[in-house]
Amino acid sequence: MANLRGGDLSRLRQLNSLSAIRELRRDGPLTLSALADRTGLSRPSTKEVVDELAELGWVEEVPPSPGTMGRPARRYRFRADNGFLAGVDIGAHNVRAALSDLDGRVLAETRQPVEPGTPAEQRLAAIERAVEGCLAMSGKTAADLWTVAVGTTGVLTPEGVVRYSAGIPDWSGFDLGERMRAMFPCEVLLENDSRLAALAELRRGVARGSRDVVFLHVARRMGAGLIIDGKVHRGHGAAAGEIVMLPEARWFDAPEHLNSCEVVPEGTPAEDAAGFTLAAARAGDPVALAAVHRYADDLAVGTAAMVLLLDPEIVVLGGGFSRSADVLLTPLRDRLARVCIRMPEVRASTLGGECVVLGAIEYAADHLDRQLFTPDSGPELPVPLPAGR
Amino acid sequence: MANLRGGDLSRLRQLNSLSAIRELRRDGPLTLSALADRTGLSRPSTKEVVDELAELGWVEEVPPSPGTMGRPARRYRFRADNGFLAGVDIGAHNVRAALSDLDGRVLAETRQPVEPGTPAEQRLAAIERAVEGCLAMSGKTAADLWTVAVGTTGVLTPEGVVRYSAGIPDWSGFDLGERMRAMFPCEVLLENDSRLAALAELRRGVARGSRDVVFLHVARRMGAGLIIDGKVHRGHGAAAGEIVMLPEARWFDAPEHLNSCEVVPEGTPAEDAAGFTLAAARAGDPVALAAVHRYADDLAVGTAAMVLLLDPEIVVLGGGFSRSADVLLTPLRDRLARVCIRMPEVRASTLGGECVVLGAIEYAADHLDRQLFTPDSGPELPVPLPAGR
DNA sequence: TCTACTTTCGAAGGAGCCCTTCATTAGTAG
DNA sequence: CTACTAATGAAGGGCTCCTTCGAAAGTAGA
Repeated sequence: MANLRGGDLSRLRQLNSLSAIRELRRDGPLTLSALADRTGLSRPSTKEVVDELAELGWVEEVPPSPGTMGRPARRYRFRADNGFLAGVDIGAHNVRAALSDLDGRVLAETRQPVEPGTPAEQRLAAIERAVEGCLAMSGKTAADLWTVAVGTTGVLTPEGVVRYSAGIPDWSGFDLGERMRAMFPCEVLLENDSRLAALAELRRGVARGSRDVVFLHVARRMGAGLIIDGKVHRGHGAAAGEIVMLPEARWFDAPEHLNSCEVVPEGTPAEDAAGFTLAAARAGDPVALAAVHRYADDLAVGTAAMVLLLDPEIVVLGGGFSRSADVLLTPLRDRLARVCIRMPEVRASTLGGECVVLGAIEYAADHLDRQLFTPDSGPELPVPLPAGR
Repeated sequence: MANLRGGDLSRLRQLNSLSAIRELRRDGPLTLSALADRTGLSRPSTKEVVDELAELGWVEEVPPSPGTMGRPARRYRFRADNGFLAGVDIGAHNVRAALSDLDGRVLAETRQPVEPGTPAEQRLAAIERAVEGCLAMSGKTAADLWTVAVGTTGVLTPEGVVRYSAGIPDWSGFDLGERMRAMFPCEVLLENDSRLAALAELRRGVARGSRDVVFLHVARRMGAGLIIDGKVHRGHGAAAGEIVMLPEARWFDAPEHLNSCEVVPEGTPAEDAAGFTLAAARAGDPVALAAVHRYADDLAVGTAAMVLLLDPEIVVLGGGFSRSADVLLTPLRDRLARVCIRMPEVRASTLGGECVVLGAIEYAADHLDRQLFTPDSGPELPVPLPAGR
């Protein structure tokens, strides 16, 4: 509503140009006629728009597709390789990065192992290595980056300072935003990792096509990310989704049921304990099953709070434990069905460990979209192409 | 983003016409020059747009304002009296209605007392009387209505069937949507009452200017309404906000602390009991204060779940008990501060009993806005004026 | 190889919308 | 009554889009 303004004729041209860009981005190379159909413009006008976009570098002609009737149509594509996006996932045990083109097609991925106790400065170095690795693998440089989106465990302030992090001890109070902006010569976006994972599920995972999604990050630490009305919900202080902090929601201590189960062998490292319990439950061990059910009981309380409040279409079970979704989903569904007014779909994530990185890429791509398609802010269409080209 | 499309020149005119309508609606009568400034158009173009709108009946010339320098400027206003909106609040004890013009200015309000046990058919008759009363008071007829927005206690399906209602026994399963559409010869919108109250607070109450709002309906029955990103959040099945159904959130039985306090005189009707406790607490009675604190304890649990999940700017305390906000706000704030990561503002509603009706009016006005300002749906600008005129 | 058919291309002519400019008009101030 | 102010209304011009048409560049079939 607010982005609806009239203006002079150049504005109409701008709208039509953006319309053309959007269609070309969405559906790959298109002929002029196809593009004219989609934009609603006449063919001659479409031609003019495309010529202008080609001159600006946004669009490029590709060879006509052979084997069609009639005179071969010229085809055009969006130059998604004009710039590149990076996604970063700062976890307690891994730092991951991915590089994509402007359409979000992933070109490279890297992983740098770290420890929860790794000092912040070394963690920063790992971030830089992870991104540099992606750039090197793809033959790009930092100058080719348009946007870097960073996801991290913990709660951030809107400005990008780590407000609180249970998973990384010396992360709290760290001004991640400042350091990331110093590290990359382009725009930097910061978000909570669960929210980015939720976005990844919305765009590339099991939540595709939904408007309202609850994403459960189910692992040694619990978290949640919300998609509301198709958008990541941050909250006014960027602290949304932290139901784990409410004792009555029974999330904080829930993983203990799995960690302290007696099927876990003596001397198992803390991070592996839950895996034993889940594996034993899958094999039918009654003690392990009981622990898993106690876990599901607690998981369901906080989840039910979210479902009752938001009435989402789908609840996505993600995070490390989602590999054991087969033993978790049924008890979780049972318990939710008891209290929920309208039972949502409950499904396990299929994206795996790259979830957050993919979400970061999507987040960066969204940012570009917003810049392009929000008329009253961001770059006007004759946008100066970044230095890299 | 989706409502951003180019098109031919008439589309530009449409955008500029809508822009003019919006400015005229927002800021009352405007001169041509003032309107040109706001829309960004030149004066001659603005004139043409306004002439067209005047011909269609959307806009009307008013006498120039005297006492200005220079040649007097012609002034125009949006004809908000082209059509009318009605808001209805179906409660357990009252049916309220209000009538407003297209700008949401309230012209008349009525109230019809009912009982929780009033049969559905009689409740419907009360609704009709309430609306007819408003129309009669304003000298209008049902044909003048463009939109009726109805708020009711209970959970609705997206189609308008009452899914569940704790406050009105025979309301469950009732096809309210069908009956309302049969009653009024115009568009009918249905919503939950707490959500409409939240909208009223957002537009006319203490939550003005916020993007994310949690509205607490605090009365003999508890409810909640959420505003997310400036919009009423319904959820996929129109069942959002029903945290009261979760036992762990401790909302369902919370009012019992106030009802069963020993300061309540014997034989007090159930609906008045809590009032005694709250009054006694305000007077300093220690027993009543203890009951109020137990109540606040429970209220805070469900509220904290909402605040942690959504991180709103403001929590609005509304509903019948909000008259006693002076004894409730402080304990509620204290308890929230203990668990919340970022403490929101917590304030009492100031709108009183008309809250839901006003929210319904706003909801109907929003609907009109959406129709007008969403280019790809709703009436194109040369909209046929309704039969009434 | 040639012809018929299909589809696109490119140019020309025309209409709609907006802009700027400027002389004119209708008030107020002194 | 005159000077000043600000809006009015008409004229002329530019940009963007549309429709229409003959020409062009392929495929399919004889």
